[in-house]
Amino acid sequence: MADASGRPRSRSSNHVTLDDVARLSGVSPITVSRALRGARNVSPDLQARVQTAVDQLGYVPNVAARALASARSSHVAVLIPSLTNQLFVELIEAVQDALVPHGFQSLIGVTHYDPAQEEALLRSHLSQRPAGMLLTGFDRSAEASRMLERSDTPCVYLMETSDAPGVHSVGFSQQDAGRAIVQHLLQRGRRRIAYAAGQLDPRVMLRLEGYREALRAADCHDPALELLVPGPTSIALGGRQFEELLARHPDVDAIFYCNDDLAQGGLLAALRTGVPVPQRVAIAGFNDLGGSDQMLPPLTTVRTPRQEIGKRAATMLLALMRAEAVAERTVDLGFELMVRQSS
Amino acid sequence: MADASGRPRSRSSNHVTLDDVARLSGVSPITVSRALRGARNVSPDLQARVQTAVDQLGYVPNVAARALASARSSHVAVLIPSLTNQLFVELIEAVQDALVPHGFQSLIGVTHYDPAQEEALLRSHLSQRPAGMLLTGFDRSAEASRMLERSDTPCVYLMETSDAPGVHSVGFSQQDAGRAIVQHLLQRGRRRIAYAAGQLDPRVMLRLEGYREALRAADCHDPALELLVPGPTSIALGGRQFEELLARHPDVDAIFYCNDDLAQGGLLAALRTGVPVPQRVAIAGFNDLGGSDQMLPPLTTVRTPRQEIGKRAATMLLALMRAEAVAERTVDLGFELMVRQSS
DNA sequence: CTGAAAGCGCTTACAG
DNA sequence: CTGAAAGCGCTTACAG
Repeated sequence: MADASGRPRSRSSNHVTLDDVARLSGVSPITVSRALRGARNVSPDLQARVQTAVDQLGYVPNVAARALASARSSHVAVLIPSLTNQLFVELIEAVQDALVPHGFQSLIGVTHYDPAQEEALLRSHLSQRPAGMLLTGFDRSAEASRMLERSDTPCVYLMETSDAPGVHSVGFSQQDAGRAIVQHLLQRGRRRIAYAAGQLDPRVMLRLEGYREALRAADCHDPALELLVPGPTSIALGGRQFEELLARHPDVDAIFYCNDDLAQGGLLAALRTGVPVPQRVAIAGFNDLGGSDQMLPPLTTVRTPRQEIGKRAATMLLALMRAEAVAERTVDLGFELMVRQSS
Repeated sequence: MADASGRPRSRSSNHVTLDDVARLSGVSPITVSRALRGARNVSPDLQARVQTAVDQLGYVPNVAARALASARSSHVAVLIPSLTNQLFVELIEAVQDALVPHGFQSLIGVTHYDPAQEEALLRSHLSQRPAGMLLTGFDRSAEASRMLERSDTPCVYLMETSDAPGVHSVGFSQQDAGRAIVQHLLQRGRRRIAYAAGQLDPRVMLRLEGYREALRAADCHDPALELLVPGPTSIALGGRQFEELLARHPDVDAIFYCNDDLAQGGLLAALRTGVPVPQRVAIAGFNDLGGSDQMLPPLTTVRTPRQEIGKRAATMLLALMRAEAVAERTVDLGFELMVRQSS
């Protein structure tokens, strides 16, 4: 059972293990484990000896062994609807930047706005016992919610906020933001304001609610001016919506698009068809994505704090994963009206 | 050492394990393990009994235990330069779509075009013993290459191609693509063709080589018309480059931008300053990103096969991870000239 | 503050 | 085609 080297024959790779570090530093493996994890109950002397041995051997912990023994992985599952919307790309980058320095890796799952796909992703990720989860919004299947609850995985919700007990969320009020931009258009004297939307996810519908509230308060609401198109948003769709609205309702004097890509398409369509913006019709978007400030004319929109949301949510999740108390369970980061020349 | 239930006291969670499946189906754990992994040396009868027990118990394998015992994780590390360029987002989505059905998860690392960051990411990912790696391009630090080689991790390179022995790559010739678009501009009668670039990664420089070759062959090369700006590309930068080129070189009759975001900015700047495109100056881009076909005028560009690259590279990596023979080590997927009205 | 023992849930290598 | 034994490299829980 032992080869020429005198060691038992085994499947052992040549990787340096925690035992090697323990042997070199002259302490027990448990102490090395504790020192490595930054436990406070290790004397500075031993801590230093362990660190020296680690550096000398180039020891790197085996994450699989750690995960198996502790029943906790170092992965955070991040479920977002889409990577096509630049919004979520920026959100994810901020999450990664906050998580990686603390030794966590993020696993990104794209749901394509489909509850069934989200449920499947949730099932698959949960089976890997992630250390935590970051989910977009609150709208999911009952089965998905049940799995989440049973799994007891620390979880923070992104983009929207909720006061429900036990729920941790970082976002802003989509409805308030929708109301704010429409109020701005009203203040500019617009009365026939259309809402042009695609994708129709829960947040787009909340913005619609804000739109309706503002218009009803001004006695200007006309359901005929709501143009809701299922399916993905795009620059091309925004252009088609622009032409359709102006053809059907020649008196339209403003269009609020639910996302900047649509609004950019609207602006280009106006240019193409010779409709002066904002003289004849004002155009407003949502999110303040790349290029909106470069359009002709520059686009009035709502700047949404996605980087901040990603960062704060990751920080909150870090605390939950360490089982620390979280003072603020609900963080509303607000939004900013970016008034440019298109309105 | 045993509690009231008669079972030994332990850290055991209530998760269903492989042993539970073995007990219920009346076979040994090893057979269950084999059946689960789809080994061919399990009789159909036992295979069926195991599957029944799995379904009945709702058994889900513990990936950490599997990774520890087999010394192989189910993670593929994907290192890309940026998520800001839509190109890489589409690449990643295609990779995920190909990998996930085979039980692999991808870990995305963003290098920000920085060799030092890539080296750090490589170190961190390699320490987790990924089942495979997907890397962008061939330009990296010597230390990074050494780590890769030592790790013996299956690896496929994206975007460019190489004939080097033992190297697996899927991409297209950046240089040929650069040459092709410039030849198109020459055919349209343009002679004072500028190259406007940002980011200056190795692929941007290869396109520059193609640009030079085409212009030298036509005896039209003028180094003064190469505008190379370090740092990220953007719509705004493309606009500034447009104005700078026309101010310094009033005789410029075409601009080839190294990426579509720059070219879109050039088109918008032309509109803003009243320079007719393509009459006074033709504009061409690279990649055919979202919105380029919607610009005014629609942008002439090169369509690059990023989805296909992601898919083929993932498929190739899957084969390598299964230690299967790979017939084609180098896959060149070409590119397509998209001639629209801006040229 | 430190450690000896046991175990996490799989798979490898060997045998039949 | 099937299985008993050992081990992967950590951490938990208990003890001192």
